[in-house]
Amino acid sequence: MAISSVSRVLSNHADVSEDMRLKVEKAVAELGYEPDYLAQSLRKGATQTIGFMIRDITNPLFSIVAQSAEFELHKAGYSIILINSHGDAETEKDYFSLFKRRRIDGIIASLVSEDSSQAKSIINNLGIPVVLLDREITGLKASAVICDHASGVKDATTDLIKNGHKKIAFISGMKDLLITRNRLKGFEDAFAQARIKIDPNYVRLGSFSEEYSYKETLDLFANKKRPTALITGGISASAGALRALKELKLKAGKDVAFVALDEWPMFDLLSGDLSSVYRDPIEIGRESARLIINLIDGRPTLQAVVQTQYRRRLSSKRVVNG
Amino acid sequence: MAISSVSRVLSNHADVSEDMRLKVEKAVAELGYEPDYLAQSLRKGATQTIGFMIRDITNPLFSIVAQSAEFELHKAGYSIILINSHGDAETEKDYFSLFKRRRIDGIIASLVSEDSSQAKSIINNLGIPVVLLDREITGLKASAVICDHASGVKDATTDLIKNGHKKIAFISGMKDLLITRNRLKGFEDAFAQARIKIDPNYVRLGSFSEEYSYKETLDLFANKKRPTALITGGISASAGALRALKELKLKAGKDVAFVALDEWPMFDLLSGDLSSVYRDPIEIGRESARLIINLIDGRPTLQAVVQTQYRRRLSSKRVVNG
DNA sequence: CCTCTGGCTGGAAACGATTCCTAATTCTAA
DNA sequence: TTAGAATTAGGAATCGTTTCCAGCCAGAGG
Repeated sequence: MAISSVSRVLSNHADVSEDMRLKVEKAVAELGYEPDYLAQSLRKGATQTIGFMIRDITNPLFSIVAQSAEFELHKAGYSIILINSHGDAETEKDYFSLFKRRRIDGIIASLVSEDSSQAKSIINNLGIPVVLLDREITGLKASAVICDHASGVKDATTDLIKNGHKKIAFISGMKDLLITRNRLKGFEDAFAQARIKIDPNYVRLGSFSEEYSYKETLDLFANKKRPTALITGGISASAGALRALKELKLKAGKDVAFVALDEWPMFDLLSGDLSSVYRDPIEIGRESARLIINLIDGRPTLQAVVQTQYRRRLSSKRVVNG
Repeated sequence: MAISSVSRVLSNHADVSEDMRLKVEKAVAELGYEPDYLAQSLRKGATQTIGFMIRDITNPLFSIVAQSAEFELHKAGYSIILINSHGDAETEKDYFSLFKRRRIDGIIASLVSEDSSQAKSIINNLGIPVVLLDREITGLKASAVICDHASGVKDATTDLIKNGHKKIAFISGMKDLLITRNRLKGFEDAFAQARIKIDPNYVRLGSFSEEYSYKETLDLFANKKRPTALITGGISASAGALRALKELKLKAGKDVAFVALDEWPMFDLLSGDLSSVYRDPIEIGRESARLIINLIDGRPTLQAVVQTQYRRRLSSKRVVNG
């Protein structure tokens, strides 16, 4: 019984006699033999491993995305290597080359920035299939899962306007990210449709961090022309704004209308019955898994769109006096 | 220039002349050569990879633990493979053998159950170093990070008693887990010290799930002898209880005293200024990384203890009338 | 009875590194 | 000058698998 015969039996190769199959299967069962992944990978050139790179697994949305992707990829025989870029472009770069050295079969990544030409050239020279989460980079051979933020934000903003709000503040991350541009587009579309001009002072696009949102919220309400409604983009930003409001003794959904973009666990337990623009993280994970498997199998790059949904609750209903 | 010389230069072997070193370094720089991890692993017998297995990366506490462990392990040259057991013992078993086939160097795991003899024999026959999170299994050659739940829970319970509470309900997971036994111990110690008997009807130890806690809370308050205080073990359990209270139109921290065991992001934004027993997930991650590296380096098994801390806030202060 | 075909099997090369061993070169000392 | 030691380079084995290739044996057909 040669090693090669064992290999043929275990990989269901055609050229194996029934005799040999039984003999090998018996021996395998007795010895509890299992082929070594490492040696298989080296020989086959595929590691059955996917790199999953995000800023921060601590973000509840992304932890669900990661779990969902892991679940789907496991079914297809892949394991995932998890890596946090901590929002740092240098770290991100190092991790890409780590992935390459580890001969990862594919990468699912939420990039730190979109307009970095460095990131672009790294990915293009990587020779590994890549799926981007909520990012759009022109001239990049990569698939992407894109969320239709514009539509949900437009619905939310329109509803706020309908409820009498004109002074609506909008806090989100940097404008060089698709997600921010898409959200802003929904915001602007709603205003355009209502034929109202946006006061640029109410639009604060600087960072997704909690600190940024916290400070901007304090600043907005230190002003004479206080907004009557607040839209915050992302979980950290929402947290920062809610903390600031709490400090100002203003109740979100009572003293100020409020819409959070993205929900998080126990969102419904917060006081004020908060409205949100929701997207399903499980779907995002599932789609990213599907896209990366597609690429590994040699099929062309694709974009998958995940819908967002405005969830209207009490916090957007309040009508302003002034 | 032979392959072996290149290898010697890159691994800083002693028997290399200055000439050769320069020659190789030049060539390496020109070609951008980086040794293949896969081939290195096969030859060296070490993959520089750690398996991280938990029920659910979606649990905010564990996502922080995972991030912290990843951060520390990366500094030591390890990558982590993340896996969710979904609380299922069969899945857990399969994943252990997956880890073995992948020749993982070490495993950090939060096991589904402690008294499964199956899990014990699997781990003992694995031949891979293991660090357990908050689990204690006798006769197992594994290190562990143990949290001192008893001390924090005792402080919390004592404080509740001091504030006049006697009818304190306690909801947590199954008793076959160390974490539950430790918490219960703190609870019982406090009562013993105050010379009060515990009404067993108030102690509900069945599952960490949100549903369980939700139902038990409803049941506790359907009863005539309603508890005046509630201690809930774990994030899901706390969520379930808070949902039930909300449904009953009872305010945690106002109508019922409340202490959550473990905090989660935006805990402070919930209404009621909730008390908690806190443990630092970053420390848990750091310690688990340290212990697994210790084991891989051949040092003996260890137990690391992480302290818990009672954080007294308004929700435990309310004094009962009846 | 011989040859050709086709199914199976075992040996060997390959994947890309590390590491041991041998041999060549240089250097030291007698 | 030459033997012996020290230094260092290259070849080969190895890790555990897959896969190619050559060859064996049996059965079929002439």
